[in-house]
Amino acid sequence: MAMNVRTLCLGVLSTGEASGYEIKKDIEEGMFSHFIDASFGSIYPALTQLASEGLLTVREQEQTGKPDKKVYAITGQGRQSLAKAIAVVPAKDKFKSEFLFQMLLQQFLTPELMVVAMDKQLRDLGEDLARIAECRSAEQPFAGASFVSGYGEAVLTAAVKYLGDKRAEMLRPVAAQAAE
Amino acid sequence: MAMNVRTLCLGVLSTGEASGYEIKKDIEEGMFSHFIDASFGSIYPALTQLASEGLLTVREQEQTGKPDKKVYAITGQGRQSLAKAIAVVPAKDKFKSEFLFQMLLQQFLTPELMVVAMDKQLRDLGEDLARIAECRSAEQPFAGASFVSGYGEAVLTAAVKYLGDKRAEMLRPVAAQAAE
DNA sequence: TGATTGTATATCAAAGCGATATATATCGGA
DNA sequence: TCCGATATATATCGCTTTGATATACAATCA
Repeated sequence: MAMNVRTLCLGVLSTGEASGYEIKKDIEEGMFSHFIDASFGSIYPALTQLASEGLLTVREQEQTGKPDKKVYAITGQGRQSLAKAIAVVPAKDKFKSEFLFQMLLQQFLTPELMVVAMDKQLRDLGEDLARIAECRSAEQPFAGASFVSGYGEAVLTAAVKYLGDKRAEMLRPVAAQAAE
Repeated sequence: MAMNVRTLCLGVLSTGEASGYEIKKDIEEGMFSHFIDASFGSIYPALTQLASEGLLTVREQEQTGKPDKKVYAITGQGRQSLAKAIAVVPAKDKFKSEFLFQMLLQQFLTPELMVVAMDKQLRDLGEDLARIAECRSAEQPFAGASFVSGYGEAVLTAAVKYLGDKRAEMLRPVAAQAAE
């Protein structure tokens, strides 16, 4: 699939117009945040390019109390392009974890740092779960929102459970030792 | 954490010498495959750079029946550098999924393509689980191998269960309709 | 008044991916 | 026997993307 920032922008704009800044926020806080990333450095050039190709329209909008913004809207051609881009067998998921890298090479770590890393990971997982819950309670314009939320919750909950158990396991002998 | 290809190469080489080609295979098939990626295009330059900085040593090795190879080994300075690089609070996990992108935008997809995508995803998850099982049965030089394997299994198993259930849910009405 | 935060766009060096090129050797099939 | 496929091995390069930085305006708060 041509799953690049271009396709991502078309996907976000498929439910309504938005500026580059708003698209970034959507990707960070909304449904897309659970399985995708994109920075301003790729979003702004993508929007300019898509507009020049007729897949988007631009409209300069003045605002009071805020800087002006460029509002982008998807065109019929843009919808076609989006449909074509996602109508393929998806590529394999990509997962990158510094946390697991650390855990694998724990021989280079102090026990204290391991606990710090595990706590950080548990916090991150908790925040992700909270974000999904928030998305669930908000109105969702996407047909597959419930499916994606459920998938994320299943995976994150399993990770939290595993990590929580391991953390307790790791700290139990320490507590017993301290109680002597 | 300076978790780039440089650090990754140092990590792989921390348990023994290897060539660039072997490092790639390690990353693809071994423990690291569950949470990291790296291509030749980044590995070879990284190794050259690390060797020029004294973090690795190189040795040209002739082989019969195979092309010659450059065998890299970590130095004391390299070990120090690795320890320093991982002794920080890890960055947040990154997860990228074309599959979930498709599922979210299912309004642009045919039901047939959705089933194809789900089957592909289930196959991918199954392959990942099989790879972990393989790593488990092999001798592991890393202290945290069992922890990482367990984490991966917990997460992947949860994903398989969720997806399997959803797939059945989706196909049940179709089967009932066909039986009429 | 100055610092911080939020909204908004833009640019750029550095990192990394994915594809391609090159070379050697084995092995199975036509 | 020759051809194609596969495996081992290194290297390079265009393209995408990240992450940092710059710029600018308004609000808010100390």
